[in-house]
Amino acid sequence: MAYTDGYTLYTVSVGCQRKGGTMGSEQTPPGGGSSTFEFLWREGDRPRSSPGPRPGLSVTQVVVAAIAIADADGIDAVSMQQVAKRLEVTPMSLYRYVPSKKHLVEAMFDEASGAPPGLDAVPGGWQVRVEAWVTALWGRYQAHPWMLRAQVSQPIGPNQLAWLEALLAVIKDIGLTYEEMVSLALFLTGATQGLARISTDLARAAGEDDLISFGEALAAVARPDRFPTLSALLSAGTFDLPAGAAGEATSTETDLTFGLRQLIEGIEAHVAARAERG
Amino acid sequence: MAYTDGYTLYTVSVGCQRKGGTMGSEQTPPGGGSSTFEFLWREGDRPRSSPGPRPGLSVTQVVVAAIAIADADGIDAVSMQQVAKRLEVTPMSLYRYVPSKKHLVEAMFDEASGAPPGLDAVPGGWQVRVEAWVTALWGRYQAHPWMLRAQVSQPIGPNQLAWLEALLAVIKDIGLTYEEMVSLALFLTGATQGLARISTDLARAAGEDDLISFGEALAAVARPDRFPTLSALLSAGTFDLPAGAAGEATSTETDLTFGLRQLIEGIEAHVAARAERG
DNA sequence: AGCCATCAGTATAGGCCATATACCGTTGCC
DNA sequence: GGCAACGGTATATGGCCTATACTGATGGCT
Repeated sequence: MAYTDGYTLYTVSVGCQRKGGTMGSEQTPPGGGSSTFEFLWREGDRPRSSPGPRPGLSVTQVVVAAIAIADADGIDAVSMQQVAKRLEVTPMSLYRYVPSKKHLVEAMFDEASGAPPGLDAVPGGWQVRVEAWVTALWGRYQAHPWMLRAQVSQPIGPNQLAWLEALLAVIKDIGLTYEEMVSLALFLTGATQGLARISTDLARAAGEDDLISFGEALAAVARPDRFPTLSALLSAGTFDLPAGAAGEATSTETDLTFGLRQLIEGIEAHVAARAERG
Repeated sequence: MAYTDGYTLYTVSVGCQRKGGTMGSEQTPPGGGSSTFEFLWREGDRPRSSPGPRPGLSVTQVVVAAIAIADADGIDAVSMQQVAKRLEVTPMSLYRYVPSKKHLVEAMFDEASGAPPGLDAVPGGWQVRVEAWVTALWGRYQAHPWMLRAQVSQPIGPNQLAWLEALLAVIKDIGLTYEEMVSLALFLTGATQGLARISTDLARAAGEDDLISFGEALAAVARPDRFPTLSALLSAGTFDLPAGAAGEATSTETDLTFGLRQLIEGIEAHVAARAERG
């Protein structure tokens, strides 16, 4: 592996990009120079020493502008035209920085993921750190709900791999096999993401007037003969929200931590039983 | 609640729909007659007794055609034009059956969800049934991977509520509070969905030539100093796939059942401890 | 029997969208 | 100073969703 040493998380990158980039091995992966992978791992500031005018923007600026739009108006509002308008350039000029909109969205996702939390400083055992990791990831999704709707083919960006690494480091020495570590990491990632998605969906429905809330919908159709358990829960007020739209996020977070704690307990029992057997 | 008695899961519906539908209470929910909720719960066959030509299609036919396209070419290939082409009508005629594309997608999701599995016949305790439920849901997502990419605002369709009911019925009497039951149900739904999404993403990457596989990507950038744990796993061959592209789905399913079993074990301990305390 | 409101399907058009292509003008190196 | 590289733009193509206006068929009513 002979990539250049000077790559950076593009969180701090400032320079522009070349068509093929210069990182990576000589034999480019199938798909050629515009693969998402290469784009996400492009090098940061490239010392300019070529003819032509100086670029007026940077990849990061484009990505950040797109994220701002997505934060404000959702992922569907992110179009090349809108991003260009925000940066006060023509739509086509964006293609000097981003190979395609698909690449832009993937870069948005990785950028919005940010750096994982530092878990070494967290006091307590691995259980606490795992929970801290999950909570931090949950926080990212709450800050950028569009991430849960964005079409990202694979988690292979620098930040995403850093998150994975951070979690694996926490559960490295708790008594799991390598395969189990990967299983657990993927499970936690998937569970957090899945539940965050449900959470934001519910919150949006509770917030927007033209959408019916889950409780209302349930009340309209949950007849005891057809949905007995749901009806029982409904009658008991289990779906009544604590306080307005904001309550949705916190209540779903409760669901997440509940499941997480049970999961952790199960893992503890699992590794304890294994240690006992030898 | 005075909805008509004759509503059916539109899986078996055949008739056409009116603008406002006739189900539901008199006071329509906020958003008016074209809310997703009302559309999903529209009644089935409506006995025609009005002037005008007979409809040549049905809502179900439109939804099924759209699903066929999504199954074959992904959710992005589903456009009003493509669906119309498949049904040999003009694009605009679809709007006689479906209020908008958004409604169509929601209907696709519920239709593709299908009826939940019958879990009463499953031998064994609630643990086995929960696992059967999760596996069945997993199977749906594998059969229709586009479901994980579709923009569905809320799980309030007939089939989706039936799935939820089925799960709740299984965990109804195992010793959880109502709140915990909901937490567990949402957690399981979210985890299955989230992991299925990761699974299909990985499988697609492994299958398509223009995408780099996760293992390849990792090998390209996972330097020991920056990603020590990932590097260790990589060296140990943990990311090597068992057999080709199909192996991805099964290996991710292993991740799911691993997490699920730990979760169930934790729940068992949880309710056992509570029963002991009284 | 004949009117007519109703409704299925169509045709057209407007306003978005991503992006291929061709072009202009600027820049730094030789 | 020439020239190749490069940033930014203008234009155009083909796709998308859907509002609007229309045609023609239908069945209940008088």
